[in-house]
Amino acid sequence: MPRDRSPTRIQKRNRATIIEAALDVFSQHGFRGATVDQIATAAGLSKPNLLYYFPSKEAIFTELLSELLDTWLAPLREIDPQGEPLDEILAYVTRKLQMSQDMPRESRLFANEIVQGAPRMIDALSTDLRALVDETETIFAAWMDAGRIARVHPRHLLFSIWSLTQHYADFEVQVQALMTPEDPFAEAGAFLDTLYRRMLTPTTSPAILGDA
Amino acid sequence: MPRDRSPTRIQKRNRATIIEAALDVFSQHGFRGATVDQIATAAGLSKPNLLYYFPSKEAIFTELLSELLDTWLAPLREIDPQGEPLDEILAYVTRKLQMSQDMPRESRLFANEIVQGAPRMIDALSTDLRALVDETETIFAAWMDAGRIARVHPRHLLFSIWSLTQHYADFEVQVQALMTPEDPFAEAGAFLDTLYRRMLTPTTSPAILGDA
DNA sequence: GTCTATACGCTGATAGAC
DNA sequence: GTCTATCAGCGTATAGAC
Repeated sequence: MPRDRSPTRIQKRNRATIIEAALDVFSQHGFRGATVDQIATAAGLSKPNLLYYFPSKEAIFTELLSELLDTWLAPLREIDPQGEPLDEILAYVTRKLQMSQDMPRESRLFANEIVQGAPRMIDALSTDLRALVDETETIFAAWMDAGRIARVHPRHLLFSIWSLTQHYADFEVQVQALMTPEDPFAEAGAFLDTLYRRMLTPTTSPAILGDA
Repeated sequence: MPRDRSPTRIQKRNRATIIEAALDVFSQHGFRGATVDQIATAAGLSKPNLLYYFPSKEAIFTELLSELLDTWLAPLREIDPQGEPLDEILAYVTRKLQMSQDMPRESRLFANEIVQGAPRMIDALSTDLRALVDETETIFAAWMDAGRIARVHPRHLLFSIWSLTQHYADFEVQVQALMTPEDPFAEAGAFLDTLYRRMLTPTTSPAILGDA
């Protein structure tokens, strides 16, 4: 294994190629459904050659997951507690929908893993993601307490954003099968914007009352 | 194969047992990830004995899918075009959420299949489900035209209901990992009721104006 | 670093005794 | 109807030549 000093250019490039190919294959078939041969073929390598760069199928998957998790959760970290609440949430929804459009394979990779019980992610979920979600919930709750957005269960609000945006990537074939020529993502953007505006626009304004 | 005249009681019972076991295994691992041996063990049968009742793994899966699809889509058929629009939609949301709670394996079975490109379902999606969705869209659109619910993209409204309700079954491990002791389904019910009330309650009342 | 060859367990499916 | 035995093929992974 080329793990001594610093990896050469070729090593870096090959590892990156493999990871890219693995994303393709794992996101389409899940871990058990994917084969090393498929990944090797997609990467333009022979099977033994691929296993020269990664010790096992499991190792490829683990590496892939850990590389993607940060990227995947980045939009959540960008929510600014100091920003205008509705704008922040709508911007987050937009970013998430954009990711579904630009990175559907990543979305489906996580979807596959979680639907099947997340055996290789449950730790990350319970620690890293859990902490991030707790923070976000605090932000949402503070905005609601201040009356700047309408009150709903903050954690389920977050779940709803994930669910609604990732749906267009994870269930893409279904969406495509049920929509004639239209562009699902453009329509979804408008739909979700309306949805969250109507759900979150405060009906009364305790914040203004409090400020007065 | 016991397919001559009418199946005996034992045959019926065994086939039912196999289908039940197959639901367990397929919903957890997907088609490729599941093994005949796992299904046989779960059904309390030997592998050859299981293959006496079904000719192949593929046949079990196909049978399972076709048995479930009707059940799964039943709530959608229950929407009454003559009913009170908001009530009908809220009742549909409730039924779908209840199904996620009572039949999470069925939900995950479909989720697995669709995320992986629905190779064994794409026909049903494009024909049966497509027709049903077109009907439902017509109903929703009529309600909006009459001003009895607020206007949103009717097809995406339906997608949103599927997405939000099935999320609690399909991503159950994630939801569990991110919620301490609470009952997700009870909270989700209240959350979704609020969401759809706020999104769909008409702000102006063209229907009343029209009636006057 | 990359290849051919291969070990070897697992998987879907069948044969044939009972 | 159910079992044991078995097969061919696929799957992960390794050995060793180049």
